[in-house]
Amino acid sequence: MSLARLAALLADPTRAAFCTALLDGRAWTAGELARHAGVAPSTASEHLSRLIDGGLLAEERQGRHRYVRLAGPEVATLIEDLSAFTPLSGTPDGTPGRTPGRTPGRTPAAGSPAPRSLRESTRLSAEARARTCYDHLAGRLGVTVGDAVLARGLVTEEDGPALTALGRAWLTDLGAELPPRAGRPGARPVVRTCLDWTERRNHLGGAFGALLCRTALDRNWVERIGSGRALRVTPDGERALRELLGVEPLPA
Amino acid sequence: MSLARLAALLADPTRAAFCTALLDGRAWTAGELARHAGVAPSTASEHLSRLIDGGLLAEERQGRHRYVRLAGPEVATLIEDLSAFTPLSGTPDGTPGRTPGRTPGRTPAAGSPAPRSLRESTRLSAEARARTCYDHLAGRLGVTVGDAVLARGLVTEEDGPALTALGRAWLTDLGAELPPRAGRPGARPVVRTCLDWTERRNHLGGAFGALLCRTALDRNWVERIGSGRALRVTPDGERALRELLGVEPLPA
DNA sequence: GGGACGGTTCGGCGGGCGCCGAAACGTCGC
DNA sequence: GCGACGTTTCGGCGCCCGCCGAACCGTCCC
Repeated sequence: MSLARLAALLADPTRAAFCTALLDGRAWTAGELARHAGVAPSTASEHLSRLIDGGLLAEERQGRHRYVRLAGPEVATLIEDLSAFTPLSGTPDGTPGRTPGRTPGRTPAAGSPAPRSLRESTRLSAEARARTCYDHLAGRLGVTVGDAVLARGLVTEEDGPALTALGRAWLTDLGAELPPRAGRPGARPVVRTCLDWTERRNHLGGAFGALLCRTALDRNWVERIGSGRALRVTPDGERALRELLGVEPLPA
Repeated sequence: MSLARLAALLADPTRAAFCTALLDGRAWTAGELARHAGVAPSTASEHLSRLIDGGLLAEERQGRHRYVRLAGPEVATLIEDLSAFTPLSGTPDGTPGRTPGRTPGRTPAAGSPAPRSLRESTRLSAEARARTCYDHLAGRLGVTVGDAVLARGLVTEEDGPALTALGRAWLTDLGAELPPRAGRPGARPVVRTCLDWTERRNHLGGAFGALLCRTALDRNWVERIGSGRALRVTPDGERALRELLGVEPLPA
Protein backbone atom coordinates (compact mmCIF):
# COMPACT_ATOMS: atom_id res chain seq x y z
CA MET A 1 0.00 0.00 0.00
CA SER A 2 1.30 3.36 -0.91
CA LEU A 3 1.31 6.53 1.08
CA ALA A 4 -1.47 7.89 -1.10
CA ARG A 5 -3.67 4.86 -0.56
CA LEU A 6 -3.21 5.07 3.17
CA ALA A 7 -4.01 8.77 3.21
CA ALA A 8 -7.03 8.15 1.01
CA LEU A 9 -8.48 5.96 3.72
CA LEU A 10 -8.54 8.93 6.06
CA ALA A 11 -9.40 11.47 3.40
CA ASP A 12 -13.13 10.94 3.57
CA PRO A 13 -15.07 12.88 6.22
CA THR A 14 -17.15 9.88 7.16
CA ARG A 15 -14.21 7.54 7.55
CA ALA A 16 -12.33 10.22 9.45
CA ALA A 17 -15.29 10.59 11.78
CA PHE A 18 -15.26 6.85 12.37
CA CYS A 19 -11.60 6.87 13.28
CA THR A 20 -11.96 9.89 15.53
CA ALA A 21 -14.83 8.24 17.35
CA LEU A 22 -12.85 5.03 17.75
CA LEU A 23 -10.03 7.02 19.33
CA ASP A 24 -11.79 6.37 22.62
CA GLY A 25 -10.26 2.92 22.38
CA ARG A 26 -13.50 1.02 22.60
CA ALA A 27 -15.23 -1.21 20.10
CA TRP A 28 -18.25 0.30 18.36
CA THR A 29 -20.86 -1.48 16.30
CA ALA A 30 -21.30 -0.62 12.65
CA GLY A 31 -24.73 0.85 13.34
CA GLU A 32 -23.49 3.08 16.12
CA LEU A 33 -20.84 4.50 13.86
CA ALA A 34 -23.33 5.02 11.06
CA ARG A 35 -25.67 7.00 13.31
CA HIS A 36 -22.75 8.89 14.80
CA ALA A 37 -21.56 10.00 11.38
CA GLY A 38 -25.05 10.53 9.99
CA VAL A 39 -24.87 8.11 7.07
CA ALA A 40 -26.93 5.11 6.02
CA PRO A 41 -25.94 1.73 7.44
CA SER A 42 -25.08 0.51 3.98
CA THR A 43 -22.66 3.36 3.51
CA ALA A 44 -21.04 2.74 6.84
CA SER A 45 -20.66 -0.93 6.04
CA GLU A 46 -18.66 -0.18 2.93
CA HIS A 47 -16.45 2.32 4.71
CA LEU A 48 -15.71 -0.12 7.49
CA SER A 49 -14.70 -2.81 5.04
CA ARG A 50 -12.24 -0.45 3.43
CA LEU A 51 -10.76 0.65 6.72
CA ILE A 52 -10.36 -2.95 7.80
CA ASP A 53 -8.79 -3.94 4.50
CA GLY A 54 -6.38 -1.08 4.93
CA GLY A 55 -5.33 -2.37 8.33
CA LEU A 56 -6.51 0.63 10.28
CA LEU A 57 -9.39 -1.12 11.99
CA ALA A 58 -9.91 -4.58 13.42
CA GLU A 59 -13.26 -6.27 13.55
CA GLU A 60 -14.83 -8.79 15.83
CA ARG A 61 -18.09 -10.37 14.85
CA GLN A 62 -20.54 -11.28 17.54
CA GLY A 63 -23.85 -12.68 16.39
CA ARG A 64 -25.51 -10.13 14.23
CA HIS A 65 -23.24 -7.36 15.43
CA ARG A 66 -20.03 -6.23 13.85
CA TYR A 67 -17.81 -4.72 16.45
CA VAL A 68 -14.95 -2.66 15.20
CA ARG A 69 -12.04 -0.91 16.87
CA LEU A 70 -8.71 0.66 15.99
CA ALA A 71 -6.21 -1.98 14.96
CA GLY A 72 -3.68 -0.89 17.56
CA PRO A 73 -1.97 1.91 19.45
CA GLU A 74 0.09 2.80 16.38
CA VAL A 75 -3.09 3.61 14.53
CA ALA A 76 -4.28 5.77 17.40
CA THR A 77 -0.95 7.56 17.41
CA LEU A 78 -1.10 8.07 13.69
CA ILE A 79 -4.54 9.62 13.85
CA GLU A 80 -3.55 11.79 16.77
CA ASP A 81 -0.47 12.95 14.92
CA LEU A 82 -2.53 13.85 11.91
CA SER A 83 -5.15 15.57 14.04
CA ALA A 84 -2.50 17.55 15.86
CA PHE A 85 -1.58 18.96 12.48
CA THR A 86 -4.94 20.54 11.83
CA PRO A 87 -4.66 24.10 13.13
CA LEU A 88 -8.27 24.56 14.15
CA SER A 89 -9.55 21.03 14.24
CA GLY A 90 -13.28 21.00 14.56
CA THR A 91 -15.59 22.58 17.02
CA PRO A 92 -14.71 22.76 20.72
CA ASP A 93 -16.99 19.84 21.54
CA GLY A 94 -14.83 17.56 19.50
CA THR A 95 -17.23 17.06 16.61
CA PRO A 96 -15.10 16.81 13.50
CA GLY A 97 -16.70 19.86 11.94
CA ARG A 98 -17.92 18.69 8.61
CA THR A 99 -17.52 20.87 5.56
CA PRO A 100 -20.85 22.48 4.86
CA GLY A 101 -22.99 21.62 1.90
CA ARG A 102 -21.34 18.48 0.66
CA THR A 103 -24.46 16.52 0.03
CA PRO A 104 -28.06 17.36 0.86
CA GLY A 105 -29.34 15.66 3.96
CA ARG A 106 -25.95 15.41 5.59
CA THR A 107 -25.74 18.74 7.32
CA PRO A 108 -25.36 18.16 11.05
CA ALA A 109 -27.08 21.45 11.88
CA ALA A 110 -30.56 20.48 13.00
CA GLY A 111 -30.68 18.29 16.06
CA SER A 112 -27.91 16.17 17.46
CA PRO A 113 -26.84 13.77 14.74
CA ALA A 114 -26.66 10.72 16.96
CA PRO A 115 -28.08 10.76 20.47
CA ARG A 116 -26.15 8.31 22.61
CA SER A 117 -27.20 7.16 26.01
CA LEU A 118 -26.35 10.28 28.03
CA ARG A 119 -27.90 13.60 27.27
CA GLU A 120 -25.53 15.64 25.12
CA SER A 121 -24.55 18.31 27.63
CA THR A 122 -24.16 15.81 30.44
CA ARG A 123 -21.99 13.62 28.28
CA LEU A 124 -19.77 16.50 27.25
CA SER A 125 -19.13 17.74 30.76
CA ALA A 126 -18.49 14.21 31.96
CA GLU A 127 -16.00 13.67 29.16
CA ALA A 128 -14.31 16.97 29.87
CA ARG A 129 -13.79 15.82 33.44
CA ALA A 130 -12.39 12.39 32.72
CA ARG A 131 -12.35 10.12 29.71
CA THR A 132 -10.19 7.71 27.80
CA CYS A 133 -8.13 8.77 24.82
CA TYR A 134 -7.58 5.50 23.00
CA ASP A 135 -6.01 3.53 25.85
CA HIS A 136 -4.90 6.21 28.28
CA LEU A 137 -6.45 8.89 30.46
CA ALA A 138 -7.59 12.26 29.16
CA GLY A 139 -9.65 15.25 30.17
CA ARG A 140 -8.95 17.13 33.38
CA LEU A 141 -8.10 13.84 35.06
CA GLY A 142 -5.60 13.06 32.34
CA VAL A 143 -3.69 16.31 32.50
CA THR A 144 -3.81 16.32 36.30
CA VAL A 145 -2.19 12.90 36.42
CA GLY A 146 0.28 14.01 33.78
CA ASP A 147 1.25 17.06 35.81
CA ALA A 148 1.58 14.96 38.94
CA VAL A 149 3.95 12.35 37.54
CA LEU A 150 6.08 15.18 36.20
CA ALA A 151 6.05 17.10 39.49
CA ARG A 152 6.99 14.01 41.46
CA GLY A 153 9.86 13.23 39.12
CA LEU A 154 8.46 9.95 37.84
CA VAL A 155 8.73 11.31 34.34
CA THR A 156 11.18 13.83 32.97
CA GLU A 157 10.95 15.99 29.91
CA GLU A 158 14.64 16.65 29.50
CA ASP A 159 15.68 15.42 26.07
CA GLY A 160 12.20 14.24 25.28
CA PRO A 161 9.71 12.63 27.63
CA ALA A 162 10.98 9.55 29.46
CA LEU A 163 10.37 7.51 32.55
CA THR A 164 12.92 8.12 35.31
CA ALA A 165 14.51 5.53 37.61
CA LEU A 166 12.18 6.87 40.29
CA GLY A 167 9.28 6.25 37.96
CA ARG A 168 10.35 2.66 37.37
CA ALA A 169 10.58 2.04 41.10
CA TRP A 170 7.17 3.62 41.56
CA LEU A 171 5.71 1.23 39.01
CA THR A 172 7.31 -1.74 40.72
CA ASP A 173 5.86 -0.62 44.06
CA LEU A 174 2.52 -0.39 42.34
CA GLY A 175 2.88 -3.96 41.11
CA ALA A 176 2.45 -2.88 37.52
CA GLU A 177 4.73 -3.91 34.73
CA LEU A 178 5.51 -2.38 31.36
CA PRO A 179 5.48 -4.62 28.32
CA PRO A 180 9.03 -5.92 27.84
CA ARG A 181 9.76 -4.32 24.50
CA ALA A 182 8.27 -0.92 25.32
CA GLY A 183 10.60 1.92 24.43
CA ARG A 184 12.79 -0.13 22.11
CA PRO A 185 13.13 1.43 18.69
CA GLY A 186 10.20 0.47 16.54
CA ALA A 187 8.14 -0.52 19.56
CA ARG A 188 5.75 1.73 21.39
CA PRO A 189 7.44 4.60 23.28
CA VAL A 190 7.21 4.43 27.05
CA VAL A 191 6.10 7.99 27.54
CA ARG A 192 4.35 10.08 24.97
CA THR A 193 2.66 13.42 25.37
CA CYS A 194 -0.68 13.67 23.68
CA LEU A 195 -2.48 16.94 23.18
CA ASP A 196 -5.74 17.01 25.11
CA TRP A 197 -8.65 18.35 23.04
CA THR A 198 -10.62 19.82 25.87
CA GLU A 199 -7.78 21.01 28.07
CA ARG A 200 -5.50 22.18 25.27
CA ARG A 201 -2.61 20.82 27.26
CA ASN A 202 -0.62 17.64 27.16
CA HIS A 203 -1.62 14.49 28.94
CA LEU A 204 0.18 11.21 29.36
CA GLY A 205 0.23 8.65 26.55
CA GLY A 206 2.53 5.86 25.48
CA ALA A 207 2.98 2.50 27.14
CA PHE A 208 3.23 4.14 30.58
CA GLY A 209 0.02 6.08 30.07
CA ALA A 210 -1.76 2.97 28.87
CA LEU A 211 -0.47 0.98 31.82
CA LEU A 212 -1.74 3.57 34.26
CA CYS A 213 -5.15 3.62 32.63
CA ARG A 214 -5.43 -0.14 32.55
CA THR A 215 -4.35 -0.42 36.17
CA ALA A 216 -6.87 2.22 37.18
CA LEU A 217 -9.65 0.36 35.43
CA ASP A 218 -8.54 -3.05 36.73
CA ARG A 219 -8.43 -1.83 40.34
CA ASN A 220 -11.66 0.04 39.98
CA TRP A 221 -10.08 3.41 40.59
CA VAL A 222 -12.07 4.69 37.65
CA GLU A 223 -15.11 3.22 35.95
CA ARG A 224 -16.89 3.81 32.69
CA ILE A 225 -20.10 5.80 32.76
CA GLY A 226 -22.53 5.66 29.90
CA SER A 227 -21.62 3.94 26.70
CA GLY A 228 -19.04 6.49 25.59
CA ARG A 229 -15.54 7.25 26.69
CA ALA A 230 -16.47 9.12 29.87
CA LEU A 231 -15.04 7.96 33.19
CA ARG A 232 -15.85 8.50 36.83
CA VAL A 233 -13.26 8.43 39.60
CA THR A 234 -14.36 6.08 42.40
CA PRO A 235 -13.72 6.73 46.11
CA ASP A 236 -10.98 4.10 45.91
CA GLY A 237 -9.58 6.04 43.00
CA GLU A 238 -9.53 9.31 44.90
CA ARG A 239 -7.63 7.61 47.69
CA ALA A 240 -5.15 6.09 45.26
CA LEU A 241 -4.62 9.41 43.52
CA ARG A 242 -3.92 11.11 46.82
CA GLU A 243 -1.61 8.46 48.21
CA LEU A 244 0.27 7.59 45.04
CA LEU A 245 0.49 10.94 43.32
CA GLY A 246 -0.45 13.54 45.91
CA VAL A 247 -3.37 14.64 43.80
CA GLU A 248 -6.21 16.35 45.64
CA PRO A 249 -9.82 15.07 45.27
CA LEU A 250 -9.86 16.13 41.60
CA PRO A 251 -11.35 19.29 40.17
CA ALA A 252 -15.06 18.95 39.56
CA MET B 1 -8.90 22.17 8.51
CA SER B 2 -10.22 18.81 9.41
CA LEU B 3 -8.41 15.52 9.58
CA ALA B 4 -10.09 14.43 6.37
CA ARG B 5 -8.98 17.53 4.50
CA LEU B 6 -5.42 17.09 5.62
CA ALA B 7 -5.42 13.44 4.62
CA ALA B 8 -6.99 14.34 1.29
CA LEU B 9 -3.93 16.43 0.50
CA LEU B 10 -1.79 13.32 0.70
CA ALA B 11 -4.36 11.00 -0.81
CA ASP B 12 -3.45 11.71 -4.39
CA PRO B 13 -0.58 9.69 -5.93
CA THR B 14 0.91 12.73 -7.60
CA ARG B 15 0.84 14.90 -4.50
CA ALA B 16 2.20 12.02 -2.46
CA ALA B 17 5.03 11.63 -4.95
CA PHE B 18 5.80 15.33 -4.58
CA CYS B 19 6.00 15.08 -0.81
CA THR B 20 8.11 11.94 -0.92
CA ALA B 21 10.53 13.61 -3.30
CA LEU B 22 10.71 16.68 -1.09
CA LEU B 23 11.63 14.47 1.85
CA ASP B 24 15.22 15.00 0.79
CA GLY B 25 14.91 18.38 2.45
CA ARG B 26 15.81 20.40 -0.60
CA ALA B 27 13.80 22.86 -2.61
CA TRP B 28 12.59 21.62 -5.97
CA THR B 29 11.17 23.65 -8.81
CA ALA B 30 7.65 23.05 -10.01
CA GLY B 31 8.89 21.71 -13.31
CA GLU B 32 11.27 19.23 -11.71
CA LEU B 33 8.46 17.85 -9.62
CA ALA B 34 6.17 17.64 -12.63
CA ARG B 35 8.71 15.63 -14.61
CA HIS B 36 9.51 13.51 -11.60
CA ALA B 37 5.86 12.57 -11.14
CA GLY B 38 5.14 12.31 -14.83
CA VAL B 39 2.38 14.89 -15.08
CA ALA B 40 1.89 18.05 -17.11
CA PRO B 41 3.29 21.29 -15.66
CA SER B 42 -0.21 22.67 -15.39
CA THR B 43 -1.29 19.74 -13.29
CA ALA B 44 1.71 20.08 -11.03
CA SER B 45 1.05 23.74 -10.57
CA GLU B 46 -2.43 23.10 -9.26
CA HIS B 47 -1.24 20.40 -6.91
CA LEU B 48 1.47 22.63 -5.52
CA SER B 49 -0.98 25.40 -4.81
CA ARG B 50 -3.16 23.03 -2.86
CA LEU B 51 -0.28 21.65 -0.85
CA ILE B 52 0.90 25.14 -0.04
CA ASP B 53 -2.59 26.27 0.94
CA GLY B 54 -2.78 23.27 3.20
CA GLY B 55 0.41 24.29 4.96
CA LEU B 56 2.41 21.23 3.98
CA LEU B 57 4.71 23.01 1.58
CA ALA B 58 6.41 26.39 1.56
CA GLU B 59 7.27 28.22 -1.60
CA GLU B 60 9.96 30.67 -2.55
CA ARG B 61 9.72 32.46 -5.85
CA GLN B 62 12.89 33.33 -7.66
CA GLY B 63 12.56 34.94 -11.04
CA ARG B 64 10.59 32.64 -13.25
CA HIS B 65 11.14 29.69 -10.94
CA ARG B 66 8.88 28.51 -8.19
CA TYR B 67 10.91 26.71 -5.60
CA VAL B 68 9.02 24.60 -3.17
CA ARG B 69 10.01 22.60 -0.11
CA LEU B 70 8.41 20.93 2.89
CA ALA B 71 7.05 23.51 5.30
CA GLY B 72 9.07 22.15 8.22
CA PRO B 73 10.45 19.15 10.06
CA GLU B 74 7.01 18.35 11.46
CA VAL B 75 5.76 17.81 7.94
CA ALA B 76 8.69 15.55 7.19
CA THR B 77 7.98 13.59 10.34
CA LEU B 78 4.33 13.32 9.47
CA ILE B 79 5.07 11.94 6.03
CA GLU B 80 7.65 9.55 7.42
CA ASP B 81 5.18 8.35 10.02
CA LEU B 82 2.58 7.74 7.39
CA SER B 83 5.08 6.02 5.12
CA ALA B 84 6.24 3.82 7.95
CA PHE B 85 2.69 2.58 8.12
CA THR B 86 2.60 1.20 4.63
CA PRO B 87 3.68 -2.45 4.91
CA LEU B 88 5.38 -2.79 1.55
CA SER B 89 5.95 0.77 0.54
CA GLY B 90 7.14 0.99 -2.99
CA THR B 91 9.94 -0.68 -4.81
CA PRO B 92 13.36 -1.17 -3.17
CA ASP B 93 14.83 1.78 -5.03
CA GLY B 94 12.53 4.14 -3.24
CA THR B 95 10.25 4.93 -6.16
CA PRO B 96 6.80 5.37 -4.71
CA GLY B 97 5.38 2.53 -6.78
CA ARG B 98 2.37 3.93 -8.53
CA THR B 99 -0.78 1.91 -8.89
CA PRO B 100 -0.83 0.60 -12.43
CA GLY B 101 -3.25 1.72 -15.08
CA ARG B 102 -4.72 4.81 -13.52
CA THR B 103 -4.69 7.02 -16.58
CA PRO B 104 -3.23 6.42 -20.01
CA GLY B 105 0.08 8.10 -20.55
CA ARG B 106 1.04 7.97 -16.91
CA THR B 107 2.51 4.52 -16.68
CA PRO B 108 6.10 4.84 -15.51
CA ALA B 109 7.06 1.59 -17.21
CA ALA B 110 8.90 2.63 -20.33
CA GLY B 111 12.08 4.57 -19.69
CA SER B 112 12.98 6.47 -16.56
CA PRO B 113 10.17 8.89 -15.86
CA ALA B 114 12.42 11.84 -15.15
CA PRO B 115 16.13 11.66 -15.85
CA ARG B 116 17.96 13.90 -13.39
CA SER B 117 21.55 14.90 -13.72
CA LEU B 118 23.20 11.63 -12.72
CA ARG B 119 22.59 8.43 -14.61
CA GLU B 120 19.95 6.42 -12.82
CA SER B 121 22.08 3.55 -11.57
CA THR B 122 24.87 5.88 -10.48
CA ARG B 123 22.44 8.05 -8.63
CA LEU B 124 20.87 5.13 -6.85
CA SER B 125 24.13 3.67 -5.63
CA ALA B 126 25.33 7.11 -4.55
CA GLU B 127 22.14 7.65 -2.62
CA ALA B 128 22.37 4.25 -1.01
CA ARG B 129 25.83 5.20 0.23
CA ALA B 130 25.01 8.59 1.68
CA ARG B 131 22.13 11.00 1.30
CA THR B 132 19.95 13.38 3.19
CA CYS B 133 16.60 12.39 4.59
CA TYR B 134 14.84 15.71 5.01
CA ASP B 135 17.41 17.46 7.17
CA HIS B 136 19.48 14.61 8.56
CA LEU B 137 21.80 11.90 7.29
CA ALA B 138 20.60 8.65 5.72
CA GLY B 139 21.86 5.72 3.71
CA ARG B 140 24.81 3.65 4.90
CA LEU B 141 26.43 6.82 6.24
CA GLY B 142 23.31 7.60 8.23
CA VAL B 143 22.97 4.25 9.93
CA THR B 144 26.72 4.06 10.53
CA VAL B 145 26.67 7.38 12.34
CA GLY B 146 23.55 6.28 14.19
CA ASP B 147 25.23 3.09 15.35
CA ALA B 148 28.35 5.01 16.38
CA VAL B 149 26.63 7.57 18.60
CA LEU B 150 24.80 4.71 20.26
CA ALA B 151 27.94 2.64 20.74
CA ARG B 152 29.84 5.58 22.20
CA GLY B 153 27.05 6.33 24.63
CA LEU B 154 26.18 9.73 23.21
CA VAL B 155 22.63 8.54 22.75
CA THR B 156 20.71 5.99 24.76
CA GLU B 157 17.67 3.99 23.83
CA GLU B 158 16.54 3.18 27.34
CA ASP B 159 13.02 4.53 27.79
CA GLY B 160 12.97 5.90 24.29
CA PRO B 161 15.81 7.52 22.39
CA ALA B 162 17.50 10.43 24.17
CA LEU B 163 20.75 12.36 24.26
CA THR B 164 22.95 11.46 27.23
CA ALA B 165 25.01 13.85 29.37
CA LEU B 166 28.02 12.49 27.49
CA GLY B 167 26.32 13.37 24.26
CA ARG B 168 25.69 16.94 25.40
CA ALA B 169 29.34 17.34 26.37
CA TRP B 170 30.35 15.91 23.00
CA LEU B 171 28.22 18.50 21.25
CA THR B 172 29.73 21.31 23.30
CA ASP B 173 33.23 20.10 22.43
CA LEU B 174 32.18 20.12 18.84
CA GLY B 175 31.04 23.70 19.17
CA ALA B 176 27.56 22.84 18.03
CA GLU B 177 24.43 23.90 19.80
CA LEU B 178 20.92 22.51 19.84
CA PRO B 179 18.04 24.92 19.38
CA PRO B 180 16.95 26.08 22.84
CA ARG B 181 13.45 24.62 22.81
CA ALA B 182 14.38 21.24 21.33
CA GLY B 183 12.94 18.36 23.30
CA ARG B 184 10.33 20.43 25.12
CA PRO B 185 6.86 19.06 24.73
CA GLY B 186 5.35 20.26 21.50
CA ALA B 187 8.74 21.16 20.10
CA ARG B 188 10.90 18.92 18.00
CA PRO B 189 12.32 15.89 19.82
CA VAL B 190 16.08 15.86 20.30
CA VAL B 191 16.59 12.33 19.10
CA ARG B 192 14.31 10.46 16.79
CA THR B 193 14.86 7.20 15.02
CA CYS B 194 13.83 7.19 11.40
CA LEU B 195 13.55 4.04 9.33
CA ASP B 196 16.06 4.05 6.50
CA TRP B 197 14.54 2.96 3.18
CA THR B 198 17.64 1.45 1.70
CA GLU B 199 19.20 -0.01 4.83
CA ARG B 200 15.97 -1.14 6.47
CA ARG B 201 17.43 -0.03 9.77
CA ASN B 202 17.08 3.06 11.88
CA HIS B 203 19.15 6.15 11.43
CA LEU B 204 19.36 9.32 13.46
CA GLY B 205 16.73 12.01 13.13
CA GLY B 206 15.33 14.73 15.35
CA ALA B 207 17.03 17.98 16.30
CA PHE B 208 20.28 16.16 17.07
CA GLY B 209 20.32 14.40 13.73
CA ALA B 210 19.61 17.66 11.94
CA LEU B 211 22.34 19.44 13.87
CA LEU B 212 24.88 16.78 12.92
CA CYS B 213 23.91 16.99 9.28
CA ARG B 214 24.05 20.76 9.20
CA THR B 215 27.40 20.79 10.95
CA ALA B 216 28.77 18.23 8.52
CA LEU B 217 27.66 20.31 5.57
CA ASP B 218 28.88 23.59 7.11
CA ARG B 219 32.33 22.20 7.82
CA ASN B 220 32.52 20.50 4.47
CA TRP B 221 32.67 17.01 5.93
CA VAL B 222 30.11 15.99 3.37
CA GLU B 223 29.09 17.70 0.14
CA ARG B 224 26.20 17.37 -2.25
CA ILE B 225 26.80 15.52 -5.49
CA GLY B 226 24.45 15.92 -8.38
CA SER B 227 21.24 17.77 -8.00
CA GLY B 228 19.55 15.16 -5.83
CA ARG B 229 19.92 14.16 -2.24
CA ALA B 230 23.11 12.18 -2.67
CA LEU B 231 26.15 13.11 -0.57
CA ARG B 232 29.87 12.41 -0.72
CA VAL B 233 32.10 12.23 2.35
CA THR B 234 35.14 14.45 1.92
CA PRO B 235 38.64 13.61 3.21
CA ASP B 236 38.03 16.10 6.01
CA GLY B 237 34.83 14.25 6.71
CA GLU B 238 36.54 10.88 6.94
CA ARG B 239 38.99 12.34 9.42
CA ALA B 240 36.22 13.87 11.48
CA LEU B 241 34.26 10.63 11.48
CA ARG B 242 37.29 8.71 12.69
CA GLU B 243 38.32 11.18 15.37
CA LEU B 244 34.90 12.12 16.66
CA LEU B 245 33.02 8.86 16.35
CA GLY B 246 35.62 6.17 15.77
CA VAL B 247 34.06 5.33 12.44
CA GLU B 248 36.33 3.68 9.89
CA PRO B 249 36.70 5.13 6.36
CA LEU B 250 33.07 4.28 5.59
CA PRO B 251 31.80 1.29 3.69
CA ALA B 252 31.93 1.83 -0.04
C1' DG C 1 13.38 43.74 -29.01
C1' DG C 2 12.57 39.05 -29.67
C1' DG C 3 12.64 34.27 -28.78
C1' DA C 4 12.99 30.63 -25.38
C1' DC C 5 11.37 28.99 -21.25
C1' DG C 6 9.07 28.23 -16.61
C1' DG C 7 4.84 28.71 -14.65
C1' DT C 8 -0.24 29.65 -14.43
C1' DT C 9 -5.14 29.88 -15.78
C1' DC C 10 -9.01 28.05 -17.92
C1' DG C 11 -12.24 24.73 -20.36
C1' DG C 12 -13.43 20.44 -20.94
C1' DC C 13 -13.32 15.60 -20.29
C1' DG C 14 -13.51 11.19 -17.88
C1' DG C 15 -13.32 8.23 -14.00
C1' DG C 16 -13.66 7.31 -9.34
C1' DC C 17 -16.18 7.35 -5.35
C1' DG C 18 -19.47 8.43 -1.74
C1' DC C 19 -24.22 8.42 -1.21
C1' DC C 20 -28.77 6.26 -0.96
C1' DG C 21 -32.67 2.84 -1.18
C1' DA C 22 -34.18 -1.74 -2.06
C1' DA C 23 -33.57 -6.32 -1.42
C1' DA C 24 -31.42 -10.16 0.77
C1' DC C 25 -29.04 -12.61 4.57
C1' DG C 26 -28.13 -14.16 9.28
C1' DT C 27 -29.07 -13.85 14.11
C1' DC C 28 -31.89 -13.24 17.99
C1' DG C 29 -35.98 -13.53 20.77
C1' DC C 30 -40.63 -14.53 21.26
C1' DG D 1 -41.61 -20.45 12.96
C1' DC D 2 -41.92 -15.75 12.55
C1' DG D 3 -40.98 -11.05 13.01
C1' DA D 4 -37.54 -7.67 14.37
C1' DC D 5 -33.17 -6.14 13.73
C1' DG D 6 -28.27 -5.45 12.40
C1' DT D 7 -25.71 -5.87 8.48
C1' DT D 8 -24.47 -6.54 3.61
C1' DT D 9 -24.86 -6.42 -1.48
C1' DC D 10 -26.15 -4.22 -5.54
C1' DG D 11 -27.71 -0.59 -8.89
C1' DG D 12 -27.85 3.83 -9.89
C1' DC D 13 -26.99 8.65 -9.35
C1' DG D 14 -24.33 12.80 -9.03
C1' DC D 15 -20.45 15.26 -7.70
C1' DC D 16 -15.75 15.93 -7.15
C1' DC D 17 -11.35 15.97 -8.83
C1' DG D 18 -7.27 14.88 -11.44
C1' DC D 19 -5.85 15.10 -16.04
C1' DC D 20 -4.62 17.49 -20.35
C1' DG D 21 -3.89 21.10 -24.02
C1' DA D 22 -4.16 25.80 -25.36
C1' DA D 23 -3.53 30.30 -24.35
C1' DC D 24 -1.32 33.62 -21.61
C1' DC D 25 2.05 35.95 -18.47
C1' DG D 26 6.54 37.08 -16.67
C1' DT D 27 11.48 36.35 -16.68
C1' DC D 28 15.79 35.53 -18.70
C1' DC D 29 19.17 35.81 -22.29
C1' DC D 30 20.91 36.86 -26.67
